[in-house]
Amino acid sequence: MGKKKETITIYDVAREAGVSMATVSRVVNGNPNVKPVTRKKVLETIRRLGYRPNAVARGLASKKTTTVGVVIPDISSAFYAELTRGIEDIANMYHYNIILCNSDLKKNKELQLIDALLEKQVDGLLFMGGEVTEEHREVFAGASVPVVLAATHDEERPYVTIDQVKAAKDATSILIKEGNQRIGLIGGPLTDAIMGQPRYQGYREALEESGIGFEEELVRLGNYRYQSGLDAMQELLALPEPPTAVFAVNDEMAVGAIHAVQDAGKKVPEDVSVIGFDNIPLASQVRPRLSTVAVPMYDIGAVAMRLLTKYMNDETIEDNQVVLEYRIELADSTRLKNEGEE
Amino acid sequence: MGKKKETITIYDVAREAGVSMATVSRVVNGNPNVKPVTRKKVLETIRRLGYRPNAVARGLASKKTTTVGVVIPDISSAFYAELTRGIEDIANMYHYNIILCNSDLKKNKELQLIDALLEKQVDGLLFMGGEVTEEHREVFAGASVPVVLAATHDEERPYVTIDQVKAAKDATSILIKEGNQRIGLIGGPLTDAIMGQPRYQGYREALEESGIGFEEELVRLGNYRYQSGLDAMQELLALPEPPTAVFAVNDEMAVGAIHAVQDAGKKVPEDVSVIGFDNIPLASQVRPRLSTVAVPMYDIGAVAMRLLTKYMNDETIEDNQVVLEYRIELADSTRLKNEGEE
DNA sequence: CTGTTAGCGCATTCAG
DNA sequence: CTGAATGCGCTAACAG
Repeated sequence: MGKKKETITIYDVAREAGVSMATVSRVVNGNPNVKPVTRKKVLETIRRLGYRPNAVARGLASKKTTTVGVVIPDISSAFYAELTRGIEDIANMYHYNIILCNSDLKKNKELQLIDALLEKQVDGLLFMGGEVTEEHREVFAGASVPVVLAATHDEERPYVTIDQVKAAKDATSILIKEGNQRIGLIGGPLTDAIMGQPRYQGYREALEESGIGFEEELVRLGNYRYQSGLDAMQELLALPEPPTAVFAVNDEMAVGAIHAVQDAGKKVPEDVSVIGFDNIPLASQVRPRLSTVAVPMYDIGAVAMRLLTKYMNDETIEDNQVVLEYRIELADSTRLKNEGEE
Repeated sequence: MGKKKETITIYDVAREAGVSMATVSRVVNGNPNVKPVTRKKVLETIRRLGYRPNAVARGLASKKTTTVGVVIPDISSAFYAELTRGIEDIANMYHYNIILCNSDLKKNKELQLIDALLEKQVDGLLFMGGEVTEEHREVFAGASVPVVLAATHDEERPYVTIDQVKAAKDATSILIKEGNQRIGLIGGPLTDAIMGQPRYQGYREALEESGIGFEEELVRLGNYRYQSGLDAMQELLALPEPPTAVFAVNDEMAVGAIHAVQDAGKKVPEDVSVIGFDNIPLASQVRPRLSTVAVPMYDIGAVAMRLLTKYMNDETIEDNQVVLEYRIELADSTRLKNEGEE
């Protein structure tokens, strides 16, 4: 494996076919300015020699690599995996490949990855991640290729995302409409400007505007993982006056919360309603099925990638900061059903 | 966004620093044969000019791209997402980037993707997918770079995987040890030579060797998804003499099966034991927690990538066909506990 | 320790 | 419609 066949180049094809490199280049690139007869002849010797164009050489000569860089927090997360699928499908459709990098939300790693991607001369960059800091802005501004943010937001850049605050507010409102007076929050880190902060804010605004009011004691912060949701719920249940409903800012924690309730011998949604966020497959693979904010993960990726292709092809862009719609998906972990649509 | 700064090259740096291109190239590549003083001088003007090496040009000149191609069925599947994370982590550790492509298990798409990846001059290829056909073998053999299979198997190629048949047999044996006489199978397509077929075979062998015997009527085939597992289980429960235990060949279907049992008013594992396969996060995020075959997904990816780096660096390779160990993870969907370890 | 010289394989003017 | 010439930005001998 890995034998070094003598590499056969465009020059070899030209010689064998009795034409010039330029002509071979033309047929390879589908340039119409080639007489059908010679095209056929070239195509035939290409096949005969088993010629395979070298995209690196082409990239150097044409200054286009038909490759885009994708920086993502963690591909093993259901949320980002689905988003990435949307990206890759559209990329593939437009004949781009994606170089995928996991950042684990670490700023320095993000910065370093972006740099490496730019060195590789990607034609564009799709960035998903934590906060866009001043340093990010500098790197983006210094890039000579377009950068689009997905599931992230920064006024200086094109982006595709949803209205996190509003969605969190809507989710909380469902619980309010159910008549709950004590509504808990299982949040993410408030230092997380992308999800943690805005979803917390939406929760808080909903409670304050409803007159129920915000209570610090009903708030627990987790790390978005199942176990942390379970732990948080246990704490909330141990309160002198436990909540009768809980908004968990992502589905994994919400499911953890459901199980904590069940472990305590209580029922969801009869004793405690639970609503999640994201609508990853897990949401519909547990019992009771989880009510949640359905984020169009695939579409965020797909639309972001499509936007990026527009930049790369210098198409005219009508809207470069896209806020996608979400739905509130009411299943069996809340008492309210079939309403409260977006 | 996308302004074209005048690109600054190694030549500019050389001129500004008063040295030759070669020297600049040396410091950029960490070649020790440079006097510290000149190194410092070069480094300084690199910073001053904001020089960024062009990896495409480097790739053309050096015939190395430090990029590997990864062909995967579907990144949005929990199984492959985790596997990919293992790949990317090791790739990153060895300073490689990965170009990720989804094949949806379609042979023609796989072949086409492999070809595109080779055009891009990847230094190696990691292939995950369905069956390795004769056509695959030809393409792999024609590649001038190493190819490693992950979670797939073909005697002609290096690979990293687990023993699917044995694992399926072990899983089934658990159910036999529990004393079940009627043990159902929720399998994958038998045309799937990678998972569907061997897991079916393991199930069958276990039953036949135990003396219980194989019964066609206890077998249902799904498509690895939750709903198909649920449907399959409903059919099994409708049998005149329904099974008291079921082996589902992946976790999603197993969870679907659990819910079908519960929907029928029966309990898991009291009325029906269920064991799954893979051990994706879902397995421990449902109640009862799913007993399952714990496949080291991350490790398969990581080891495969490491093996690939060995090929790419011409390291000596002791073992190029690696069969990783799995565990049987007994949780709450089976009656047997804490035993049956690998 | 440093500079010179050739390409790497291809796209792209510019002629014809 | 086709060919010749040039260079993309860099690495890699080879000298010195």
